[in-house]
Amino acid sequence: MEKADRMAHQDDSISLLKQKGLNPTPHRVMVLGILGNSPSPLSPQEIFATLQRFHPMNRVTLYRILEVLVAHGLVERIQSGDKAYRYGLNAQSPHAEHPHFYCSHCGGIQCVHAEGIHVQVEDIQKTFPGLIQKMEIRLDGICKNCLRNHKQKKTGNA
Amino acid sequence: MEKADRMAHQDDSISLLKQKGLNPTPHRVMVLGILGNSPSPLSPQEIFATLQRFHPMNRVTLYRILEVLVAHGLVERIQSGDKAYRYGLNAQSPHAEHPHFYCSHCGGIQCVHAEGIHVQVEDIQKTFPGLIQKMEIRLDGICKNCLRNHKQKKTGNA
DNA sequence: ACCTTTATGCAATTCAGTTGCATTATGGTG
DNA sequence: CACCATAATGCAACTGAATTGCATAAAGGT
Ligand SMILES: [Mn+2]
Ligand SMILES: [Mn+2]
Ligand SMILES: [Zn+2]
Ligand SMILES: [Zn+2]
Repeated sequence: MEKADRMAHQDDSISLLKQKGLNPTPHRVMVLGILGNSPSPLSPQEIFATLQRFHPMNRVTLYRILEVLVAHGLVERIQSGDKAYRYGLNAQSPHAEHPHFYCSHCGGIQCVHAEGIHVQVEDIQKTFPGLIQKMEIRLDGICKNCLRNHKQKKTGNA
Repeated sequence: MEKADRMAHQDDSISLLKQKGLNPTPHRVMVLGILGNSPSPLSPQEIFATLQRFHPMNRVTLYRILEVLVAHGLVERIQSGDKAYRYGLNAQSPHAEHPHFYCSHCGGIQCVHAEGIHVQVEDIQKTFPGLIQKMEIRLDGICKNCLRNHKQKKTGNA
């Protein structure tokens, strides 16, 4: 991401934060900007690495910012196939939920927008005695890139 | 679980292990027995606590046993809403997959067998460029018990 | 300016899980 | 049985992600 692009999105992040009554500190704006600019959810590590390039920040501060963003519904935290959470901009509209694909080879995450998934949480709620607040669907496997690399190795290509 | 009950299921565990060509060691039999006797997936901590009562075992050994059971398809490892995995007997029949409910208050896990969920992984696979090997659906919320306890507190009951 | 609240930094800690290596069982062979 | 190879277990140390406690700095209101 170029600096100009980041600047272009900066105002969006600021107004998002203000909407939620959150102080739009430079750190928060940066984190929100990085998430808003990514096509797929990111791990704290990935966010931290990006930050280091142009806006160094303490590790703990990042965790705390993510925490507050999630608490205020700006950011969604999902679980991947490994031990690190992934964070992405929250799709505002309810029911815009979608599955995420986790590549067990490279650890990458991808959003999956597909037909073939119809989950009526309301129907489940009718018979389930607890209170359902959220749903997560995760697909595990090998991503396109890793599949290709694997094939290359087999056929002896460098 | 009473000792007699455990004995009753011991043979099942042994034959399961043998079917997979695994040495039915006492430790493995115990772990498989505990999982087979639980209505819902358990965390390594929970399994370990149960083990301690009548069959002490090193922590690492438990992890390694779970690993080998998962690798051979006897046990399923799922992710919960927290940072510990949960392990349960694998439902042999394909497509017997079902969602799991995670209570964010007590950390308990429940299997959810419900209509209202129709996920055609095959359909997704048609358009998704990677290889999909597994799917996990998790519902997060507050379980029946925690809801009740919460209400009791509000109404001032001891 | 003064004080209170909020945000950030830093060090230490927790927690689940993993790794390396020593030790103990198990199993097969002659 | 003695011998050796392999598999299983135990123990200690380590890792990686996240959290906690407390100190410092910034922001905001009066
Ligand atoms: Mn997504
Ligand atoms: Mn289940
Ligand atoms: Zn991959
Ligand atoms: Zn609960």
